Amino acid sequence: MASPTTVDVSPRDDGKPATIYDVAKAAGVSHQTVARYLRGYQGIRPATRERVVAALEELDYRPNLTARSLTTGRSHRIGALTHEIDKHGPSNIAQGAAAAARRAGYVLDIFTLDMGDPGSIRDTLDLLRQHDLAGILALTSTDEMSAAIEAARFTVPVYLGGEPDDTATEHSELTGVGFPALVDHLAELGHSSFLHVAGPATWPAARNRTQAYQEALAARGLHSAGIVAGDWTARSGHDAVAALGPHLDASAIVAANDQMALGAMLALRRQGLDVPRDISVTGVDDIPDAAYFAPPLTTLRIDFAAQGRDIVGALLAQIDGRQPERSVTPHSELVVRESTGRARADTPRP
Amino acid sequence: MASPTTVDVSPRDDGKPATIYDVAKAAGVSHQTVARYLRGYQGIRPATRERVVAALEELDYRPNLTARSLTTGRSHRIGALTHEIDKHGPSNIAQGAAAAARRAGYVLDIFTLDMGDPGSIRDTLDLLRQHDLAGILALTSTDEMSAAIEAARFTVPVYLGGEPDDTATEHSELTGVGFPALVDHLAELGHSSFLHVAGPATWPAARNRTQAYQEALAARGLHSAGIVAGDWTARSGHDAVAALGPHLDASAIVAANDQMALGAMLALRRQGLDVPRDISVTGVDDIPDAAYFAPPLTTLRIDFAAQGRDIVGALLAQIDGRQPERSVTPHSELVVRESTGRARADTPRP
DNA sequence: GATCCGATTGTTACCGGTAACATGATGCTG
DNA sequence: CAGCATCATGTTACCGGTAACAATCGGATC
Repeated sequence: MASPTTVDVSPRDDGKPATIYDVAKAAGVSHQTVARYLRGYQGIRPATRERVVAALEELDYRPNLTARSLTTGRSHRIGALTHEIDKHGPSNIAQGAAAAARRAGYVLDIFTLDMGDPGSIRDTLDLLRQHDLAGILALTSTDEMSAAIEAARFTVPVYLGGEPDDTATEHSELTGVGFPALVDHLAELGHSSFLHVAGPATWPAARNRTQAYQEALAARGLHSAGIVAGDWTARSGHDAVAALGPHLDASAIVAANDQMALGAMLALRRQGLDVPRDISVTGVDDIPDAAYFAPPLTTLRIDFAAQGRDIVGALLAQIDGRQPERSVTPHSELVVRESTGRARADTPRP
Repeated sequence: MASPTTVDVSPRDDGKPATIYDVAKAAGVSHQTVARYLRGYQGIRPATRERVVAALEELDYRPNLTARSLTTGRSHRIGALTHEIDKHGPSNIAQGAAAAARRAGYVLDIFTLDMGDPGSIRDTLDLLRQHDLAGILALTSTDEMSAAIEAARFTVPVYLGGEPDDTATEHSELTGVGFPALVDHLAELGHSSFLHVAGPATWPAARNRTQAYQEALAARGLHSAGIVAGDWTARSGHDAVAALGPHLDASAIVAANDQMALGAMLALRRQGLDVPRDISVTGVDDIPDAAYFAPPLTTLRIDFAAQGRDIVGALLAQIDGRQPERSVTPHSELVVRESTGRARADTPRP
């Protein structure tokens, strides 16, 4: 008879991975004993335990998560609903969320949503329901997405991510810290007339930023020369500013993200204006490239990865029925670079 | 008795979704009849079929994919292994892959890999094995990742994505079309001495690009003034060029991606050099922002989303045991903008 | 050494599908 | 209208875990 710690059974006749039954047979115990060991149950006799451990080792046992979720009724997968995961914000939130989920033993399932095609949206939400997920996460929320999710009436917890919408919550950190600092910075440089290049109005994050901009100005008695809308892309920032042309009547442009700021700067340059000598430009996000724009961009850094973490944390709390920890929405931090400078005494255009 | 097409049963006493058994009971048939209907089996008597359809509708039945995978042994989920999904290439590949997977009825599970921490890698690969996946996809392959996957010996198909490694395959389209076109473009502008800012050598994609650069030059009898390595970031491009300082002896810089080109341009600018008057700069990728850099960047456009699609297509073919369709690796396309110009007759530095 | 009790271990049922086989119903033939 | 092939539907087992309950085992007690 083999020594108790040696269990000589090949991985399995067919190539399939070993189950607890295989392990049980190899160890000469019942499958429940194996299950108990795996569950960390203490009352197993040392000799028995030893055999189980040896069998587990020998067969290279890995639990079958599918079978587990079938019985327990709870999976360890979180559905991440997103579109445009190629964008900086979304992809970084995804990165943070995926990492946080992993730490908690969860996996992120990516469901890309093709906004604009209602049929596709329905299909995707249907798909979400079939994959039994522990929870659902909207990495980036637009109004369409919120509405679609609302309509789907999921039975599992759903968490809409992205920057909090000020209309729904108290002022976010972004509002409370970021824009005021940004506006203060510009005001100190002598600027008093601003143009805001906003994000698409269907994004709560965009509305949030625009509102924060307005409030920060209002609180200081400053003047907004206008708000033009973009769609987050550099192209839209460029075109918005180019369209204004000579009617641009501001000494500083406050874009709602770095890409639009980049586009705006190019448009200004093409109009013969120098940044920051003739006009200052700021962004939001602090994408890695922003520090290397020409000129390097003054911007509000947003910690998207932290946002992703927080969202997952909140969702997991909801899943476990815990009280979600006070969400520590990441502070936004002003990063001053070379795209902002002292306002010109004279107006740039005669 | 209710009309045959009306089945009056509330969704289920508890809040849980209906199963085929619930549907069967409601329709007054066996669960197999329901299963047969769902499978598209034709030999069901119209009257019976009608009752089943009504019950399905009434109970809002959705198949439980978990249960299905447990019995069939095959899931409809693809594990996407990645790190740095926040980067342009990876995130766009992910986007394309997710879309393609969705179309085929699959979902992408994101597993972020924390390279550098061997323990974490092992954990992640373990996790991959537990989630029974139809296949595994490496969205971005570095040598470490390839090695780790190799060592894990998965029982499901694994597909290493990213640009094909020239050492393993015949010359990719990238080699065949992209760099030659780029070099031709520069040569036509009178450039004859080049500096290459390479990506990290542990990435096959980086090696691939560097090799393509070298081959394109060699084929034209042109001179490479040197190769410096970066890590894909703008910072690394900047620092590499800044470190060279006055020793920079090239009339054109060929960076392995747009970010590094951006950084290089800033470094040049800080040395008082004008792009493209004094020196030309090119990138690879054509990230959306590249068209709005100052100056807009001449670059090789890579269709990452298509790469993602192709990778998923190849993986699915492998899963289904089909012969993978001839992978139509996306062509790279030269996009000429303002960062390249005629080489100066005199050397930029006296 | 019989009795009893808790510590260990084993048995059975179930999660929601799929697969294989069994049975009842129908229809055609002679 | 019996006899049998065929169609339609039902039964049972199984996937790999978990949960609840049952049954041993061992040692202490008397």
